Amino acid sequence: MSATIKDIAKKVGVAPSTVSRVLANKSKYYNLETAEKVKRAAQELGYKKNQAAVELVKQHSNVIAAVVSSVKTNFAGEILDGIKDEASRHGYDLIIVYSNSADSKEQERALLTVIERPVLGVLLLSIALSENNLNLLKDSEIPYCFLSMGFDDNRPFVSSDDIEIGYKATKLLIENGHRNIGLAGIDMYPYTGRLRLDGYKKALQEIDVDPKDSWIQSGDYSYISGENAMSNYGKNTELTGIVCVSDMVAIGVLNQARNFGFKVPDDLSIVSIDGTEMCKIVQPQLTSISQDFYKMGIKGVQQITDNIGDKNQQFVSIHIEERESVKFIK
Amino acid sequence: MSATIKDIAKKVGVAPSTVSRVLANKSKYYNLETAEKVKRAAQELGYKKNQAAVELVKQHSNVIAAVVSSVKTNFAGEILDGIKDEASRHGYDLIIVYSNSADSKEQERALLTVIERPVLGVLLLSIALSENNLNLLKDSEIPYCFLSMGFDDNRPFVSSDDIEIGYKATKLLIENGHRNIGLAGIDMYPYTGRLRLDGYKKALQEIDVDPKDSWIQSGDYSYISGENAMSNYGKNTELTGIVCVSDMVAIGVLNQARNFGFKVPDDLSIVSIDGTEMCKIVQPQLTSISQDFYKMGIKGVQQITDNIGDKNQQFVSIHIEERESVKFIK
DNA sequence: TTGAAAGCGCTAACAT
DNA sequence: ATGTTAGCGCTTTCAA
Repeated sequence: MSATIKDIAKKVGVAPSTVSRVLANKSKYYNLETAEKVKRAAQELGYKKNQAAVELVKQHSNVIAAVVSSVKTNFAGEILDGIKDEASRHGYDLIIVYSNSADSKEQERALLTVIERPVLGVLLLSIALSENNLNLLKDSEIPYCFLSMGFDDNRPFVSSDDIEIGYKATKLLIENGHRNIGLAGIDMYPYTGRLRLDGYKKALQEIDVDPKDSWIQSGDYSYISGENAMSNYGKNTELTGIVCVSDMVAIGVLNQARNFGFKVPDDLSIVSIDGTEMCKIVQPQLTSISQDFYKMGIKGVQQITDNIGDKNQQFVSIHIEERESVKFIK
Repeated sequence: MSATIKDIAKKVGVAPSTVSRVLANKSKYYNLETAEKVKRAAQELGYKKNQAAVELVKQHSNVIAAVVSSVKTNFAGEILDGIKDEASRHGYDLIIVYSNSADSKEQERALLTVIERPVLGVLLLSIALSENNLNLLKDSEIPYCFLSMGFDDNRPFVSSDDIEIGYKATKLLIENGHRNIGLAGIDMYPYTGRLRLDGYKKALQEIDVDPKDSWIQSGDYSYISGENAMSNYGKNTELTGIVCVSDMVAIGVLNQARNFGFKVPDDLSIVSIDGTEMCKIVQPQLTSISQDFYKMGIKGVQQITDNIGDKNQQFVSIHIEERESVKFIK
């Protein structure tokens, strides 16, 4: 075992409490000479704080926990960057646990590995928590916040306004002359999906078009969902534009469209939702409704940290990035 | 504060140690009736283990720590999946910390947040540790292992054989009739890059071609490195095939080549290194030398876990995946 | 400015 | 099968 505070105390000839004060930098409470000696001794002995001991006595730590889903969400990185930056600005550490959204047992393990320690708070990155696991989290009395996911109950979250996303994406196509517009990859269970669908319908309603059922293809935000959606539309589709619920879905649609012999955007326009780097590495580059994932991370740590109290359901703004996948028609 | 073992003990009317035994499932050492009562009480009180206390007394935990670099390595997910699966097979938990490879101060924070707790071991996912931080890790006496990165000293690692990667990638092009072959995106500092370069040169040497300096374009495994490399080759390049050191580099090369008016693979062949999903979502799909990242994760936890002792530098096998970006010429 | 002492929640001998 | 006790490494009163 490595050196403890006692070893240092013995070596220097002071009490453990003095060492503790020095190492915790409680200046005013020690003089510089002893401090020097203590620090040197710590150095020499290769002292390393035992956080388990610290947390046990303090009953809290300065670590923030992030729970991410193991499904390949390519925006998780941006959120994490935001969390990390804001956390380190306040001197908090960040630990991440990895959970398969689908498996509630695995989800519980992930959750427990963080809430069994006195973490400052937990941030959930587009994780659909099971009923039980949500209760587990609530009962722990640790502050938490969902990121990139909204809810209709009173759970704290920071996300984009998904109605607005659906609306703006569709509207963008409409403004470019499109009327037969599909919605690809939406998943109906989470609130997010339903909201985007609402936005989509609202925009279409404004120009008096009533979307056929076949225009709305469900999926799970994955590449393959995109391919499937486009396959279902078929090579003779009446659609001239498609709203895709994620960048990966958009790429799936793009490739399958290409397999059908479509040229994008000449034969078919695509607008993607998310706006990650992926949009820029495909050809044509994808026009997108971009979310500010980085800021979600920042606001997330503020929320579990500041105890702002009431304003615990926040939206971050979205913006349109016009690239090359939308064409003006007619 | 939430309920402790003592609260349960009091409620049930037994000693704390009994509660501990029941909750730790040390069967044989308690009878079923008390066990029942204890468990029910724990349930009712919403008891949650305090891991800080457990770790303090046990001086070890069952958590494995993974350090990942915040640069967008798209294969980290696959390694993590391997780690997670193997870890949970043994009942270990996994926590991940996020570190910017470039900033040694940030790297230290990340490292400290895990080695200040009694973790089982730490896995470093393509992290170039600074001298100091490596010593920090060594001094902690916690088992560690580098993943997806080899070294010429005695550090434990599991990675692919990078000479073989460079060699096979180049050889594949040679077998398809190419002689003027570039190497794009290599970074010379880490051992990995030099090794791949060696493999590349070796393959070329076998057919008596001496690569010009301009054929070898350095970079940092990123998309932009790929674009730059191709820009430097120019639209009148003599190259007919290019080995790219990562999928992202390959995509950068692909897009820039397309900007020059090249058709891939008709005018230019590309072989990528890594073989992540990225290879399949671009058109044409990229032929790759694929690494078995998932297995690296598995072997990594075995290594820090088994104390296999000697065999602490392991390779996992690579394989060629022929897709659509290489054309037979002449 | 420093020391002594208590205690955080838990486990692991050792008794019984 | 269960209780008693000591102690993990640290922080924090309280006294000096």
